[in-house]
Amino acid sequence: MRDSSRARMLSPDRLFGQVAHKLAVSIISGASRAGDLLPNESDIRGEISVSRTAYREAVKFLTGKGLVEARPKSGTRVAPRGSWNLLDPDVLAWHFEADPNEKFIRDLFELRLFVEPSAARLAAQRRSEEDLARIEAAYRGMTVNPPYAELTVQADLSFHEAIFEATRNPPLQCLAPAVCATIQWSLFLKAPDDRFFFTASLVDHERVLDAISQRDGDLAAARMSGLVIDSLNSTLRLLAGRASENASRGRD
Amino acid sequence: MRDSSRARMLSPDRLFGQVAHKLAVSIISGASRAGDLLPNESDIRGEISVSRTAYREAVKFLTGKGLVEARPKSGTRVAPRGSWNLLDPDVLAWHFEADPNEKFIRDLFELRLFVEPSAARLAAQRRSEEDLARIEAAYRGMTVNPPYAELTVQADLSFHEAIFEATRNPPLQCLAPAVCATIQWSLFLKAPDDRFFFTASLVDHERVLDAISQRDGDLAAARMSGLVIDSLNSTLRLLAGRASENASRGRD
DNA sequence: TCCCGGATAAAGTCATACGATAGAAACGGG
DNA sequence: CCCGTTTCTATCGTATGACTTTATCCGGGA
Repeated sequence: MRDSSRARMLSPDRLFGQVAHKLAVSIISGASRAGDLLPNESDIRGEISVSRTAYREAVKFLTGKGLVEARPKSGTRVAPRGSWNLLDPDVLAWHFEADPNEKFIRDLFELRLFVEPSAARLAAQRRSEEDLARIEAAYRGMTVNPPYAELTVQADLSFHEAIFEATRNPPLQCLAPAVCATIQWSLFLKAPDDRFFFTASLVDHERVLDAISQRDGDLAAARMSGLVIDSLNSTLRLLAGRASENASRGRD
Repeated sequence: MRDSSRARMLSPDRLFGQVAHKLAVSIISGASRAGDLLPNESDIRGEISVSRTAYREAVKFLTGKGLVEARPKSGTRVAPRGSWNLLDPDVLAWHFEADPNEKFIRDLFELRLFVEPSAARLAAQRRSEEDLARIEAAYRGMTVNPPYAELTVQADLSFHEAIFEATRNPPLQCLAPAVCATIQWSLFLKAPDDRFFFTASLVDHERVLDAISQRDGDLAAARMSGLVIDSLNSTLRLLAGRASENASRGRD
């Protein structure tokens, strides 16, 4: 799941990072609910063998993302879901790892559907030649590698990321990680032999690229809408398949 | 600028919080550029009288928001703008405080324009009676208080926040702080005697409320677009006024 | 019953120490 | 004189113990 240089995310080699990761997954997965939780800082040494320093730094890290709130005397509590920063790249990654529930995927796709077409429109209007070259290179990366291969996924992500970069709107670009996470998630779900949707998706991408290349904003937006909707439908189909599969397994 | 219970943000009474705030403002304002910066952890005691612990926790906090990256042995550097999490509530607040430049405001308005109409559509489709009551109460709060008064601003923010809550889409709701920050910013710029736009804005809000009340998604989206565009235009006018004002002051 | 104040527990802060290593400086061979 | 190797130092990461601050809880007094 960890990807190359796309987002730096949390460094897993630092001790505080491992602690933060562990706590985050526990929180997001629902194992720790919005309540008192989080063992106090004296006990922590017994629970996991880590110094108070590292533990506190992990807590500060998570505090910054709204996952926990620490108050003197009362303890460090898991924050209510409403205050989590769900668009933070780390939080998204942890979600991806801990809690792959359908509602969340649908919500993220909904967000994509609102944001990506507009982003594509801006990209078509504002792209430089370098932007276009990057988008095109990413598209080619999707065509030359086998479906659902690691490199193909990376190219897919690069495609969407490059479009966001071409918008020249930094706040908007901050949504790119959310979009990429959604894509990764949906690709991860797909059966690797699902060729039909892959081909369709390739066509969708090419059409978007074409519109951006023509600097036709409205067309780019419309085609991006189509792309996202196709991706959503195929993902929902997969989820439905999984659900019935699990149900039938459950009956066994 | 600190507002009641809307977002908890960073607690300013903790020492590490003050340090984080100081560093963040320095980074975002551009006083520290993306380079080595950040005085090393031993010197910090001379610069500001604070222990290494507090300083390190502040750095961890900022690391989580992508503002700095600490690499072992090589130093703690200011991260490139591209990796900042500009949609984080704290980062937005710091921006508001440190770097009120026009481009950023325009970018945020652009984002609003993409997101808020869609949010209004969802709100119209999914709102419960309680949601509607909250939105309506917020609207009334805008009418009963004097223009641009603190309570009026709060009511305005509540109006938009309540719409996001009614979407029942948590990731989307995470954009509410960004929208609120934009609104606060634009209201902050306005001259308090700017009655014309205030009245127009009130009408815009009422029309959105009406559409949501009717559960008419398309209408709500269209009217929200109108609201955002009006707000953008009036803000740009203000900015232009300021610019020429400053220019004429500069000539004196 | 209500209010006030002290006891208390937990987070916050500080000082110190040691380990690991990236990067620079010094060194030596070609 | 240049370049690769070695050494050295600066700086972050982690650990530990002590002390401070803050807020909760509880009991006593009005």
